[in-house]
Amino acid sequence: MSDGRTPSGARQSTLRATNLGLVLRAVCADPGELSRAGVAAALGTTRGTAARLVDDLVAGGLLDEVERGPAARRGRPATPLAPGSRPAGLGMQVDAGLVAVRVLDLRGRVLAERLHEEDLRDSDPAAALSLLGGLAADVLGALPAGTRVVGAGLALPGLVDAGRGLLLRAPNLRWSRVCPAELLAGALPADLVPALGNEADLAARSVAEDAPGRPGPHRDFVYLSGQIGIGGAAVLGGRVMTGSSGWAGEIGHVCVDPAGPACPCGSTGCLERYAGRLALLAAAGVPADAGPGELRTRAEAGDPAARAAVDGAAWALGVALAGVVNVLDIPTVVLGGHLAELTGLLRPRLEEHLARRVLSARWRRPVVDAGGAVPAAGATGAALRALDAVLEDPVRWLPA
Amino acid sequence: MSDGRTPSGARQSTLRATNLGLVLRAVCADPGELSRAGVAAALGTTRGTAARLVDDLVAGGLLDEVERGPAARRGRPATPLAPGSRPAGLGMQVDAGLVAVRVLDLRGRVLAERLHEEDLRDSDPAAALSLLGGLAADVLGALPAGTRVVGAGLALPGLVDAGRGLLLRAPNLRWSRVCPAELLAGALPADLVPALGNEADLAARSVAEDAPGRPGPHRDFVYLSGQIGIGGAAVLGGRVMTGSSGWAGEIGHVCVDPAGPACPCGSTGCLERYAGRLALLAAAGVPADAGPGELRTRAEAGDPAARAAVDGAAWALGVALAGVVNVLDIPTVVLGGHLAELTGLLRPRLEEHLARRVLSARWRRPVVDAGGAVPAAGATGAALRALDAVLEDPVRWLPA
DNA sequence: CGCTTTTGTGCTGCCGTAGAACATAAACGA
DNA sequence: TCGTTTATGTTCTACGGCAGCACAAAAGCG
Repeated sequence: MSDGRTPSGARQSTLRATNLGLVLRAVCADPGELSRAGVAAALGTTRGTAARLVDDLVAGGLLDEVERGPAARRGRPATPLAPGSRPAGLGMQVDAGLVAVRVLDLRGRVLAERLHEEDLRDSDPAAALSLLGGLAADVLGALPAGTRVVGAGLALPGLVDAGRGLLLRAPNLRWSRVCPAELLAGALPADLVPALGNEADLAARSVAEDAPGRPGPHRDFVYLSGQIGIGGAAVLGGRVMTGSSGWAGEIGHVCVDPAGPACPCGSTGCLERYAGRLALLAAAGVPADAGPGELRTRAEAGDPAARAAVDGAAWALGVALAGVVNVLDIPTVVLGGHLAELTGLLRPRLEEHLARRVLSARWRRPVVDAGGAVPAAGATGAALRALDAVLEDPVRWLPA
Repeated sequence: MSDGRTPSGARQSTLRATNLGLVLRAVCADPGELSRAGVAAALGTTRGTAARLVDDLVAGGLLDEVERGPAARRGRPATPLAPGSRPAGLGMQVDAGLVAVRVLDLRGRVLAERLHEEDLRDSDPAAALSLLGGLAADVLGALPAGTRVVGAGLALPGLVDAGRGLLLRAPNLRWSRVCPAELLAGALPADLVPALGNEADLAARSVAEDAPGRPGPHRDFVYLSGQIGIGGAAVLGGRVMTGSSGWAGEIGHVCVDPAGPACPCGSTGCLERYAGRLALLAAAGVPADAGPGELRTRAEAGDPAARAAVDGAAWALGVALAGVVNVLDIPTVVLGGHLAELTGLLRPRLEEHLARRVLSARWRRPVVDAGGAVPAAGATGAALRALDAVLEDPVRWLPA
């Protein structure tokens, strides 16, 4: 989504808004580590100015003064600051095998969550979203008193039109043109309309940020979300690249072999046909309901079919990811979903393929890493994105 | 290049710098169309404030007051503003068949240029850069009096380390680890150290912007630069995506068919082997020195070999670009270099392939377009990038 | 010729940050 | 024990920048 807004002139209030945002971000990046003086040092302002900004944010509940530990240094002890504990974001996710709701606060702590596993392939959207709405209502009721939910997000495994609030198409759910906000109406407060997002984009975001404004282990990486299909996202400088309509990251349908098997998407030889969960398990001769854990066990035990399936997937991933890295120059790959569990097995071959096929590998060797093992990463990402509203415009959340 | 700079607090002077930049950009985007009052309207400030900002920029030579045409409307006639005519950027390019130098001013006008065609494959870097230096000295000497060259850029067909000023490798020139600044020393003034950039990135930039700050025909597009190999770049919101090391856009080495022919890069079935200039001409049976014009003539005349070669290239481009569009969600492709000339022939098949292989094609059909026919587009892009310094920090160029 | 309309230019007031002086709260050392 | 040192937090004044308003200037219109 390229922002085509007309730039507006900066005024005094813009200055203040900018600095409030910088202070908030600085504290979020290092919770509990910065005092008013520390903020002043981080921003290069005087202590007087920093103190005034901090005071406003504390008064509005966006920052908290926390208890200080034993004084270590000499002078007057500092008052440590942390992100406020009242603002919270509601993250939701519907996937082929899972419905999840999770609430995060500004410090990235999980205030409440509900996960529900169920096979939703070929399901009725109304029923699934009604289930989700029930979980969400439960979770909202269980929040600590004083919590202020600033926004909501919903992660969906398909093409989303965020502007109009439509899920255009989710192949694995077999849903088309669904409007979740309508089907959720009643379960959520009227002012809490969930922003839709792609599951892989949001899961990638939960890797890029440990908590709102706090950078995760990687800043630049290509994320692969192995659910039933293969979703993906590219993250550069901590920002998920969404493309011009928000449909970026469809790595699962990059062509690995034009002479390969047909894909329901209309193309041939898509990566998903080689490394998707179902394709992978089928190739290994593992029953579909056994899961990647069983595949891993067999491969580590030396089962030839399992090893061949893993090698085939590594090859296909190598071809597709080499293309992505050649185009994007982001030589770090993070594997999520079912692929995360197989990282150890996939890595050697995959890194070898990448080293051979990536033009710049000689100067910077591509690296493959496993993502975290959080169950519904999309829900976490959706909650993080809801909390963006606070970091991007703190003034909106301060009392007039 | 992800910018990891620590954000610094905003002060009053930041406000002014921001607004000076906005005024300058507004005028650059609509040269000759805005007056002081128009600027005020565009930025949403008062006329008083806008006038003060404009006065400073005019005094510093970054804006000019131009003659007004016949008064059409009622009230007091406005004083039209245009980007200053004194600041200029020096753009240079070395390619396998060409050395070019071009100077652009803030309005995007060519103040002077020198092009020199010569086969530089397998050439000596020192000799080629000495040639370039000679042309650059000529051009700088031919500039109108009062011109102020604010920066220089050099477009190179290979992997560049812009930070250290090194060309790491240019396959078609067969150059490795070349430091152009050293080899150019003496030809340019000591304070004019050229910033290195990839040829395709800079050529793409010349498509994205007609003049500094003036958006071109497309804001979001994938650019393909057909020289001897195939370079590429992705542009989103008018900004060229450079990746984490500046090596993004190597579309020529995306794998089209893993079982395809070996490529000197170490991979197999690279796009370049199908749609690169040499591969294309060879497949069509056209002599290498005849060029794509001859190929086009033959294909339009119905020559079967020529048509087959074009169709093969369209197929390969379709496979590679579908992957790129799936990953980036930028469904506009602009063809440059030798491919630009063949756009009419390639488009039908290519768009067909893209429609079939791009997942979101149903909601937004990918489109193929021809880039402009400017000879050394990389040099233009390099000059535009040199002029960025002015748009990004106008204060630096104003008298204290 | 006077009225209307739009542009450009002064002036004052408000706001936010810089800078410096001062108050505060701890550890350190004799 | 008590002054010294050191760092934090607060308060006050000064300065720079924009908003808002009034006014001058330069055209067209009736």
